[in-house]
Amino acid sequence: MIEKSLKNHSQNIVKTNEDIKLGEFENIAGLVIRVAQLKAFDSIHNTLKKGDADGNILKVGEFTVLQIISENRGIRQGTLADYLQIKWSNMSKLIYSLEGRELLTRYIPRNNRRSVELDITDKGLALMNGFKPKILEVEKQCFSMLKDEEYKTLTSLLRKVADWPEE
Amino acid sequence: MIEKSLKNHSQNIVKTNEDIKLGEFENIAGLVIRVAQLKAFDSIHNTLKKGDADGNILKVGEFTVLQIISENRGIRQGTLADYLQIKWSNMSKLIYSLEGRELLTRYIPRNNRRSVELDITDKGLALMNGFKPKILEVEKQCFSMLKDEEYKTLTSLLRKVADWPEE
DNA sequence: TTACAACTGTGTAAAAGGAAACAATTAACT
DNA sequence: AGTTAATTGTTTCCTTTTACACAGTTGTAA
Repeated sequence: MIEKSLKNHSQNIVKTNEDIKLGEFENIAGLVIRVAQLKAFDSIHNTLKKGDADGNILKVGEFTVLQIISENRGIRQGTLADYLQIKWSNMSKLIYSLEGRELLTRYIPRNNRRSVELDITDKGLALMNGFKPKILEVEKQCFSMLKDEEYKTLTSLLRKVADWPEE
Repeated sequence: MIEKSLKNHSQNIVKTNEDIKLGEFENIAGLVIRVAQLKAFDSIHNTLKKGDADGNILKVGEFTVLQIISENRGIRQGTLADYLQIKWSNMSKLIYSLEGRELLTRYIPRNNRRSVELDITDKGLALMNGFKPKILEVEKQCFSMLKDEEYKTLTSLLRKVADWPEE
């Protein structure tokens, strides 16, 4: 009785997609990019929502923000929002929550007191790093149907669409 | 005075993305696919929310559903939900709304009265077709930074991720 | 027949997201 | 200096989306 019944969850059963016609949208990236993204994020979301060993929880957006801050100490809030295509108003709320949990700090620099510079705390770093291997693992699974070369190509093309310069 | 001030909307101004480090996530598709999708859908969303000449409105999901039904007359509700990675419960509400606006019909076949087969109405077809050229136009713009060949490659790879068989 | 699985619907609460007004600071211009 | 404009982030309100638990109906198979 440990295993929960899958009753009423037939939608979760993996089945091969039927032959569905898309007409003029057969080769339209705008549609398929949405579905591909939902599919990938569903796995990542499921992984994150379980929390870590201590029951701490990080949402996908929160993990992402912390990860980027850890690589870009002092990044401005608005810059981060623009980069991730998040509205400033929503980024404010996200940052407020993370600050309240002492996962990051906000610093207002003297040379521009309108802006807010973000830095991750040790606590935030530890939490984020705890999830990192799991995320990387799930990521691998999500795109396991692609060959290494295809995966690299996909990432590269998506970076262009997202307007993220190649390193 | 006709032109509205852009004050407080600096986040809408297109600017080149700064050099942001992603660390181990530099080449991780899971992150960039999200941002790329948001970027593309923002344009599509802006186009659709203006409505057509008569002020009729179609949301992105609604357009998509109508478009696919038009190409797959009689498709089942659950099949459509699975294909688009939408929960059945939410698809119910979406379909309910479209039915109320007489854009599609629900038909319960005699041989399986649990299922619901969908068909688009003339009204739905007309509305959807009215938006179609706009969508295709915006789509073109969204991915205009890609060469034709790159675009085809991207679509093909995304179809694999979404588990949509190639035609 | 009985039990279980498949398919869809409902209702509700939570989360996410957008719009717009607002405030504070800085830059730009006359 | 004084006015205006642009930048940066916050707050509030509202809509949309999503998840989840549950119910109802029909099909299937023991």
